[in-house]
Amino acid sequence: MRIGELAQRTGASVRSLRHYEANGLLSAERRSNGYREFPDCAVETVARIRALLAAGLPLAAIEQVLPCVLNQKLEVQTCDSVVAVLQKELCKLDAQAAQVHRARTAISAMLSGA
DNA sequence: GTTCTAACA
DNA sequence: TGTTAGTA
Repeated sequence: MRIGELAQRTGASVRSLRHYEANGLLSAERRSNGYREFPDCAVETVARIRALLAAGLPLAAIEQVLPCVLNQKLEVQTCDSVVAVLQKELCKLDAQAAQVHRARTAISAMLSGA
């Protein structure tokens, strides 16, 4: 199917679909006129991508875990590569949390002293 | 009319 | 991301 139909069937914008394809999250063939031709399974793939985006994962991480994400419920097939990516994301989040904690501690101290 | 790329608000 | 320009 062409990109317009995929957009209708998934609720994602044409712009987003091109973006996903450009980042390797979606594969599409090219017709002689340059139009992308998506396989039927792309509908399910987009659903998985959107579920992962909703979960807060960046596109770069999604690209890596997508092959092992089984469905829209984000149930994953246990793959070493996926575990590694998820652990890395968890590590990043922990680092961000620590930063947030330091900032709020400093700000709280300033407010209590004022 | 639909899609493509590239670029800008 | 949305949108717009200029094409094919």
